[in-house]
Amino acid sequence: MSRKVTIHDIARELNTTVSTVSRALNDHPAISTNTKTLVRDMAKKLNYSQNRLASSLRSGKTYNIGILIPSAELHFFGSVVHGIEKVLNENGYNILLYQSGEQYNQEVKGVQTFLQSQVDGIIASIAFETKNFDHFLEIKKQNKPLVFFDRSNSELKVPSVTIDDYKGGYIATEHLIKQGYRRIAHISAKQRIKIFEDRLRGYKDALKAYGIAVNEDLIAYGDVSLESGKECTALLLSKKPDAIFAVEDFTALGALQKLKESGVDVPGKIGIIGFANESFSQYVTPSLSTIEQQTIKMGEEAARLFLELADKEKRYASAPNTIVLDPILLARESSRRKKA
Amino acid sequence: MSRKVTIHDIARELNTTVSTVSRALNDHPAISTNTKTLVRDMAKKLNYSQNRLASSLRSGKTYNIGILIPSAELHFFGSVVHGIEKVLNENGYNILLYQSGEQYNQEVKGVQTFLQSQVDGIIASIAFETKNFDHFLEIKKQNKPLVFFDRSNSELKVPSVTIDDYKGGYIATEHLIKQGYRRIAHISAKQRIKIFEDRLRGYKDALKAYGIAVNEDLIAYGDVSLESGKECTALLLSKKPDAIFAVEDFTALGALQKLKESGVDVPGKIGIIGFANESFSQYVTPSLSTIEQQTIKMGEEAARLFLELADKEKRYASAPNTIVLDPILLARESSRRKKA
DNA sequence: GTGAAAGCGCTAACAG
DNA sequence: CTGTTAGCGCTTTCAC
Repeated sequence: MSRKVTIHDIARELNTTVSTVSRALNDHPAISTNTKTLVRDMAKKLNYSQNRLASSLRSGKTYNIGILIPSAELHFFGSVVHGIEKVLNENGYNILLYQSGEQYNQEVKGVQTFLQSQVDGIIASIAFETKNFDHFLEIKKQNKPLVFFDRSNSELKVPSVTIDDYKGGYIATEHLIKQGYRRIAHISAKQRIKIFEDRLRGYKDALKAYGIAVNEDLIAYGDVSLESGKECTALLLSKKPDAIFAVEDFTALGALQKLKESGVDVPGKIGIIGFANESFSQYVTPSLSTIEQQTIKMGEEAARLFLELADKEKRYASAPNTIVLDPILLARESSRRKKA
Repeated sequence: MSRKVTIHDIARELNTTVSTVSRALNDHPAISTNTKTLVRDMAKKLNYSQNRLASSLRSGKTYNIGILIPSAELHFFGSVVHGIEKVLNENGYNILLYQSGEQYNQEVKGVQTFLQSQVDGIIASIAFETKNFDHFLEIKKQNKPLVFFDRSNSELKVPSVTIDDYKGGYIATEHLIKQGYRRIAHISAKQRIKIFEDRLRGYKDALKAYGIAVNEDLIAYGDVSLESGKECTALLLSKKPDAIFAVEDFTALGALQKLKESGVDVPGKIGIIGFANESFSQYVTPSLSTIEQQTIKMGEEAARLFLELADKEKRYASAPNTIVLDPILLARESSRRKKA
């Protein structure tokens, strides 16, 4: 194996010094165009490739940024990562990826690894399990850009991009009301997670706003899964709901399947709406009404927040910039009531 | 901002030298247990965090490996990345992620970035657009581990993990035959991509194996999308097929929707099977029979191939280790013919 | 078992 | 416009 070619080699060939070569390669203004072309041609000729480790070690900038997600297996996160990478890449940054698997310990390890790798910033979505936030505070302490997406924590005063889950719950419920449904049930989540609680609040407030009393009997608490959707629906059936707003699409799908098994007409007898617009939602029968979360946009906005933060000197001095994306109602067949 | 604490700080506090500290931190055998605890305690006390750039620059190992995929937006790749990251992370490696967006130029840029970042290896899935493979050869030339998954190129003689698309096409078709279907159509892809061609070959061979003549009229060429599935199905309908094997699930879904619109009973009149087991496939009505590709396992195997390669001295001397995963038939409702 | 010293490949004052 | 010099923070011979 031939030794790696460095700027020293280029300098030697050209009878100049490494500083000139370095500057030429970095398009420094104080270098003559002639020297630049000379250096670049020689670099190409020698098949030179910069060692970013050395460059970063010296300059203090890596142009790497860490992305911490619960799991790449979930389409939601893959989609957000896609959006982030696209924007960041256009701005010369590269991505280090770490999965927490929803585990606190893994999340901490991820942050430490990123910090040791001297990333220029971190974009993260907090694991369900996480109750202690010292690892995130450490990032702030090092004055490195930190941005949260989807799962944030307002006490940390960190920029974030989330969607308005409250509004999502509200418009989902409102849509059902406008379709003429009145006994609207909600399948929520047992876990005390902010996004689920917000959707629940939105549900309740929409009912109130339209003069419908909130009936706790019509609220079931599942564990965010298709199976749980089926079980909760079975329980709810005795309460005679005429519509179900499920906390997310898998739960909604479970509800849909249970109703079909029970011979209940959807949306004629009971309407259904979910949340998240999973990839299957538009393809099931009847197609599932749901709330779109704008995942790619979320990623793009998170990346922009990062870039903004990276430019600022006093990063965490003022109140953090928090972007709240609007949820979008996708009214499909499962909640479209036939004209009475 | 307080200056970063380095091993010099630890050495000074302990009245020793950086070499001792470095060795202690790296659990070098020639350091007394006593010194090790002393050093570690001090490191903790000073809130020391290793600078991996410096370590890597000196040692020549980064423990970073580059993953190059077409797009994180596609669930297939997110899932494979999940499998890769899990295994690699357990072995002390971290992941740099790059998306080619199916574009040759981006792919080349990704490889260059990885190389500049001095990654310890690269795991990649080739972009559709790529016809020139010099960037991959450069990785081999630098004697760095390179592993392909799903989309490989046998001429490059690089270890890979793929699934047996030929066999997938074969068992899908065989399944339809065993269900009693005889005029089995196939919706293939216009693009001359190996995986699609393999599925087509499998289809043809299965027919022949069961004494059914291949009828080119029953083969349509679409562009791998739901819409295309609908169009091709509309065309095929005049040829009176009694079953359709679609090149992948979106196409199969298009076929399914078209048939439902046309009032054709599935699977009674026409059976359908797809390929890929997309997340929606089990949830559509009727549930879609398909071929499972074992995505997470693919990622795990790719990671293992990498680890294996990383251990070898003469990496590309012998024939590359190519793992071919078995496709798994998922016989669901869309191809289950009622007993005649 | 520990220390001294060199240097990985690059950037960035400071000079000139 | 170009050269000299001094490191970035760490690992790793080679001594002792």
